[in-house]
Amino acid sequence: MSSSSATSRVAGAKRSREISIADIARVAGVSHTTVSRALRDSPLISEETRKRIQQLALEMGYTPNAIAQSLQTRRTSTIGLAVTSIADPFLSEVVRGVEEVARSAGLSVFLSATHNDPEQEIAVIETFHRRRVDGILVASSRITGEYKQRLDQIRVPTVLINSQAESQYELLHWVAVDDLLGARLAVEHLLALGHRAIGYLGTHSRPRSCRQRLEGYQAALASAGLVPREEWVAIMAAEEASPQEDVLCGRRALQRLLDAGVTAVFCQNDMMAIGILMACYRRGLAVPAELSVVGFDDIEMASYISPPLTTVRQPRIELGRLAMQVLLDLLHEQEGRNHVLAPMLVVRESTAPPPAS
Amino acid sequence: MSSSSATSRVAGAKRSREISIADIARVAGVSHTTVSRALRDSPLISEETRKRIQQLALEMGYTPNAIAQSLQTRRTSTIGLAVTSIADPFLSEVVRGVEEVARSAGLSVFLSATHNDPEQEIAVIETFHRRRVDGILVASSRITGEYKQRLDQIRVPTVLINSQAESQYELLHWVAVDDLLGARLAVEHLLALGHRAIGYLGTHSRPRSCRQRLEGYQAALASAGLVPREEWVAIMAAEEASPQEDVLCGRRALQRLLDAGVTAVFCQNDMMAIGILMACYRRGLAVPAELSVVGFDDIEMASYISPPLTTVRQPRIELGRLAMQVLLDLLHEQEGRNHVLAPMLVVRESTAPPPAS
DNA sequence: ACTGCTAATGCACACGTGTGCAAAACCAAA
DNA sequence: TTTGGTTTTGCACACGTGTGCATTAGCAGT
Repeated sequence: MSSSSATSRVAGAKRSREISIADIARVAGVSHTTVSRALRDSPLISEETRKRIQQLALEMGYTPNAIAQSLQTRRTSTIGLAVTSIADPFLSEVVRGVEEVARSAGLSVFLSATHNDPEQEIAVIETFHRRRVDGILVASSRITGEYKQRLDQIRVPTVLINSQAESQYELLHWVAVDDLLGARLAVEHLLALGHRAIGYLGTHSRPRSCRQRLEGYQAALASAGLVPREEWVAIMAAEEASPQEDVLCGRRALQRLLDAGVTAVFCQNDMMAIGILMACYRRGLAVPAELSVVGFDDIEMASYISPPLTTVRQPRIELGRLAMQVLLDLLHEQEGRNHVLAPMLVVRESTAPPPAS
Repeated sequence: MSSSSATSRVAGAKRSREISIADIARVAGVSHTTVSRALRDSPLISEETRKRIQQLALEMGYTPNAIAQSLQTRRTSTIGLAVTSIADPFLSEVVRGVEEVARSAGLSVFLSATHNDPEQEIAVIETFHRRRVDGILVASSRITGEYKQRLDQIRVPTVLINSQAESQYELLHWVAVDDLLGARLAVEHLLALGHRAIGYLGTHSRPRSCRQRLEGYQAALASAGLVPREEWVAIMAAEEASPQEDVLCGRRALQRLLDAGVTAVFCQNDMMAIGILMACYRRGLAVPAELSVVGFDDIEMASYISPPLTTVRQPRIELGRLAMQVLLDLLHEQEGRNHVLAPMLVVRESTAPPPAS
């Protein structure tokens, strides 16, 4: 990529100090105390001086220093949000929900990526703590029990969203989607269409939802009196939990699943399903005529591709909003409630009865 | 959506004060000054005490208070990033690039959405300023000339990414893709395929890139000795600049463009192109056999849909990285360089020669 | 022991804001 | 005018950290 460039003028004079309440006080001929109170609409200040000071502050272009306020009040009105991947169609909706609620509550959001690496996750949380955020949200956390003790030590209200850690810990709060139910819905849909040889495609990059969805898959088959053959289940090795990686896993897994003789595949997420679809397209396999595919998440893309993907919808924005709401409760010293959200089956065009054969 | 919930134990005892360097000083029997210096590896401190203090800090679980440091040093090591939409496949890649570079430079990122609303954009920037961020990045800014003066007054280094504001302002820095060139590449590709009646589909929600890409479109046609008919150009009314909105615009625009008799459409972005593709699918119009479609941006989705979309690639992550890099330069008192990045044509399967008719 | 020098430490203030408490100003009633 | 009460204001400290400057400790040389 070529890049032309143009030099612009050097940044102006050395940045002069911002004006403070002390400056306003000097001009108004009062103490900084009075200014502070006037700006905060304290009843201790007479109507007249308050008006005068507020007007003056406006004219002088005063912007309160949130840093100084934070130091004094010991509240930063700030939260930290850690996600495994920022450019992820699922997580970015969660982020959106969080930011929406946070902002309307007057909180600013620090965003940081962990790349699905526990060490980076810890580093990010430590940075949040150093900045004295009022609360922390972690999406797809891979936090270990031992670090949870540290989290307990620093005593920052924390809410996990769809945690991927296996160990539970009563001190942490969480919001999650019912993976087991979601998987059952998907598999029961395939069963109802007449499929009997149904495959499951998962990824090690998100171990907990992988396991739970697998259990839901097994439970649904068991309810129908079926026992899944071992080769119907493909769990792919993966690290970074990125969309690209998931698509790749999907593409690579198709052959193995076809060899196992399945007529339908339930995927741990939509991106893996899209990988399957792409691989089908390459080898000229018709979906859903020759193979049915079900995803999980219901990202926007699922309805735009062809065939539009049958999938299990997670309430993505709601997940973010709710997690932030729980955090707000915690910040207001209320007890936190953990939530399990119900997913929902969205039938589109990637599923059909199995081929007659 | 149903939601079951479980009450978890109330948050522990009232949050006790965090330990400070004063606490460490008390335990170590030295002044807080010595502790501060020891932790900062000041040469004024003897090797022995430094080791002792650092060890002690570790044992006591000390985490420096970034707020207090910021107040003292007048640097927060923090930047603000304002985007029109968080859950946007193009912008989320930009955000990713920004966060990546910021984090490796030890800066934390405040993320906020403006919903393509100038007033919200200003509110977000004022909040950033209140928090005394060291710098500000704005993607797809719609900032007006009058507010730029305010930006000048508060003197926070600012870099715009693909600014949508028409008024230039020499004090602001920016990074952008060459819209004109991108449009030319797209249209020249269609011309080379033999198309003569080529439509342009734009949106008012991003006025500047709309205009520039339109100009590129016109220039390319002009070079081929063609003059676009007025009805070949469809500029849709839109407000929020969200992906959903763009898709809708695309779906709604198809009929009009077909009536105008075009054999190919160049779209202002990929989501609009996807809207066109969906509308084609609904009415059974074959792409690219009966209509060629070119997008702009090259979001991930473009390669996953069918037919895979021919489009103009913007270096999305690079745009974010570079903007952050420019901001870093400004923070280090170096002069900022503005950058124009070159886009690149990516030919996939949504374009073909026009039908023989 | 004294001097002079260097290394190590601490005092005191600064950053900008919020607030308890004392002081001042004001006002009404006696 | 004095008293008592209310309203309004300001002093002084706190929040946690960094740093200039003075001070002290340590040490070698005479």
